[in-house]
Amino acid sequence: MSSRYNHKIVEKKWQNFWSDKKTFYSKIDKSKKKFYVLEMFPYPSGKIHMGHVRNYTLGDVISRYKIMKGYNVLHPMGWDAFGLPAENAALNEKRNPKDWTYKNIKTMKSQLLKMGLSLDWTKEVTTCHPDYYKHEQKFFIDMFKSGLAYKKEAEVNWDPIDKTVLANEQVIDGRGWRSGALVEKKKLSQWFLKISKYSEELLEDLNKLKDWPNKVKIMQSNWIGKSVGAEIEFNISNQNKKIKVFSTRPDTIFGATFIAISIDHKLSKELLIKNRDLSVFISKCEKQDSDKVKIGFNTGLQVDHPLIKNKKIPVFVANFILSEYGLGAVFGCPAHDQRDLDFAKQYNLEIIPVVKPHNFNDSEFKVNDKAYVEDGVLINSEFLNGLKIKEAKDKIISYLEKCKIGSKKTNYKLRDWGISRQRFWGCPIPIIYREDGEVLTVDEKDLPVKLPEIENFNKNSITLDNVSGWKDTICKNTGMKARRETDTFDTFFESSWYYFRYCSARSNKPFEQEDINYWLPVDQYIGGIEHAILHLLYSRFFTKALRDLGYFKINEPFKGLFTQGMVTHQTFKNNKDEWIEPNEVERIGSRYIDKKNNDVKVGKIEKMSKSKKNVVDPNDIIEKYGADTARWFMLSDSPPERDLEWTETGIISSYKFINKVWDFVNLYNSYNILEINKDEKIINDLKLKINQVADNIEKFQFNKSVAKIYEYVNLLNESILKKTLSKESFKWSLEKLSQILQPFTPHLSEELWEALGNKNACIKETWPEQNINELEVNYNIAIQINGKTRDILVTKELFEKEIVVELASNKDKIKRYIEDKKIIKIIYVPGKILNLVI
RNA sequence: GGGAGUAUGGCGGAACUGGUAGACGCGCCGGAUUCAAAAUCCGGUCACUUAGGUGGUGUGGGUUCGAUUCCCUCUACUCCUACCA
Repeated sequence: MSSRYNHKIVEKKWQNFWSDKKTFYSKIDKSKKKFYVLEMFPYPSGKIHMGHVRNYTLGDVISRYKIMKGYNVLHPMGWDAFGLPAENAALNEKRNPKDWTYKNIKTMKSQLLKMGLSLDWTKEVTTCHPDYYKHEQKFFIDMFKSGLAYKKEAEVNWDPIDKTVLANEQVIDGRGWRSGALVEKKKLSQWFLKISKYSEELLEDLNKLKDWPNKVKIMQSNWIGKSVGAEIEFNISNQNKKIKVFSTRPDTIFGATFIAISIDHKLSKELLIKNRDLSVFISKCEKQDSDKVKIGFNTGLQVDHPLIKNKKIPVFVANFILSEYGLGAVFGCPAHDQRDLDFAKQYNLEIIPVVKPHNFNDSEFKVNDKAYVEDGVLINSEFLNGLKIKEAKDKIISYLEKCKIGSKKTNYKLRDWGISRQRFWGCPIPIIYREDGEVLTVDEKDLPVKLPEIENFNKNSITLDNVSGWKDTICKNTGMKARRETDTFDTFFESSWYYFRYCSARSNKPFEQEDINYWLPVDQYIGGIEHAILHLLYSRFFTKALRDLGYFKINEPFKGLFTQGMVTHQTFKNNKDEWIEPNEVERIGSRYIDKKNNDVKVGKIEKMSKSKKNVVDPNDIIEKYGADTARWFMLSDSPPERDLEWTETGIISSYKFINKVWDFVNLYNSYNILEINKDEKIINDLKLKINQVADNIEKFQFNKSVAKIYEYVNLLNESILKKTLSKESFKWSLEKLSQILQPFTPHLSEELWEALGNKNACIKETWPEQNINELEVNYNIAIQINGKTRDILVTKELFEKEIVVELASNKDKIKRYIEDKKIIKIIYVPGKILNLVI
């Protein structure tokens, strides 16, 4: 046996072992409890980065731990393979995005294999493969037929030089990323999914997600943005027309002093025809969209206040009214809404307070620069006067309903999901437009609609639309000419159902009932917080939509969610204010210098990014120190949900730890203490640590598990130095160490396990849970005088109060404090503290 | 503007339900080993101190026998979101 630990040989050996023995291949086994652990699948951008390493290490700890706890674990991996970078690379390198993508997948897969992850690669899924995307084309057809998918006009970013639609990330400071042209807004007919139909369910079911971070649930809840209010009709004076508005504050209706409608409200469009000034105003609004200055256009129209006789209020078209929310029209109550107040002051509109704070007299209360939005009492509001806001709301709504001029109404911010992308490297939308104007879905037997295989990418943009010949087709039923839809799906479409596909990855059907019923939902999903809203909300929606289309009966896809922190690193700048890489920086004392001996500015600790040049390549780290070292470092110190700062000293100390553990083998081989009489205490203490490691894994606090393993190792080391451990117990301790290390540093674990003479793999062992009732626990009772700890009493049992007081009083130190003083009060918390108040 | 969160040694972080603040790791200091260095090993490491103690968890207050933990005030930072009526 080699006495030195060679991570390259050892890690390769066990990776081959797991692969040869198919250790992590999963099959349905109804005799076991299942556990589905999943990390968010990667986009194959080229090579893995530290964020991936952290993500997959966290998942692997859970996976291996659950395996050892006897669960039947599913832990798959795949590729989110459609997307813009492949198109960019295609243009830059003049090659097919498919080749580029598959090349990256190959590279990244080999890197993942080197991490020693417990993945089931037989379930690998690649979303750009027709065998994957044909199923989502079918989903889309079902959605179309059931009315969940529909077409409507929507704005896109248009590059007038490259004559292409740009994704948001291709617009930099309002200009096209390649051409530099000013980007224009253009309206196109595009596909949408009716996620808004599920607003209430998506909101309501958040309550069921007990194992999700609160933060994420709050973010989704805000995004869905439910608000309850009323719709109210205003008659336009002297006309037989109405304007309907939505308000969450119908209680302030008596303070309404104007009506504001959006620039593309139906009424605005009507007025526009005859009013040139209005059209000038509207085009002005369209240009300065991000501007927060509120401007309005007085239409000259007035409406009758529905509750105050003979009161007329003006109608404005205003830039701050959203056309997509509510009814695109509001009544303005300047006294109780800051936006309305800003607007009213600018156009000299009336400000009538209708709610006053509780501690004011009616006549004293005035609104000046700040709208009053707190709770209070209604004033100037006829029959609402004296009521609190909540009461006034209820009363006014029932009044409006009685008079048939309004009704209670719930609104949601959540808007339908626009899934059309005018791109090339995405899943084609299976629709054809026949020459007579009919919109038809592609026949199921003709799926998949495959992407064209083209080699020539010498243009400035690639989209399906400009691939010659691809879109021309015929309607098979009629023989009429037809044109294919050239939009592709948003790539969130693929990631909305991949976790279902994993469990039936090679099936001809999208998934098998039996697999879904057994494996879903995902028990533990792990990924970055950046997906808190879109990906996770779309996936939840997709699950509910597929359920309603009859695919299965699952309501929620992810039972448990964990959002990990980022991997960060120190940044550096040289004397020309350029970012420089950490490996070009040297530290001498408190000074940092570059290779030319110039001073280097130490910047903030930031997320690793190429632009700031503070990236550490996992490949280099694994090569140099090994996967176990990288994994151990990822798990040490930083709690998984917080940011982790990558440091050179940190990785080195992890490396030292790996080697230190291995050195125990050498120590063991030359160890010759045979007597076992001094063992009991140390074994007892080690057993306590083993359980603490598991407790912390269960709580997702791996940094604390790591600390407990250090304590285990320190205890072991100490007793070996003191020779209080027998050889037999030494062996036992190392075997247990192998087992508790398995989730964290699996290669080291197996190597150590084997070196101790074991034939079967350590991953096949049961987690060494200790029966806590058989373990001896020492109680350290803090003896306090007036709440200050003065001494520690160590006992082996939980004694009665009287006994502890007696034991404590006999201690010299305590005696000195008590002396002749009288003990007024005794507080005893069994096993923890004894407080004597004198 | 709205929402969420964080604050503990030189650093990352522990501290259960209100019960010994600083576990564990890094760094630093001292020592052993070595021709020497690296590596390794051992010991120390919150501050002050009259060596008995005293102070100490962003600020100021409160509740309590006892507060990093609960309540109120203020400050700083981070993230999300943004004219959502």
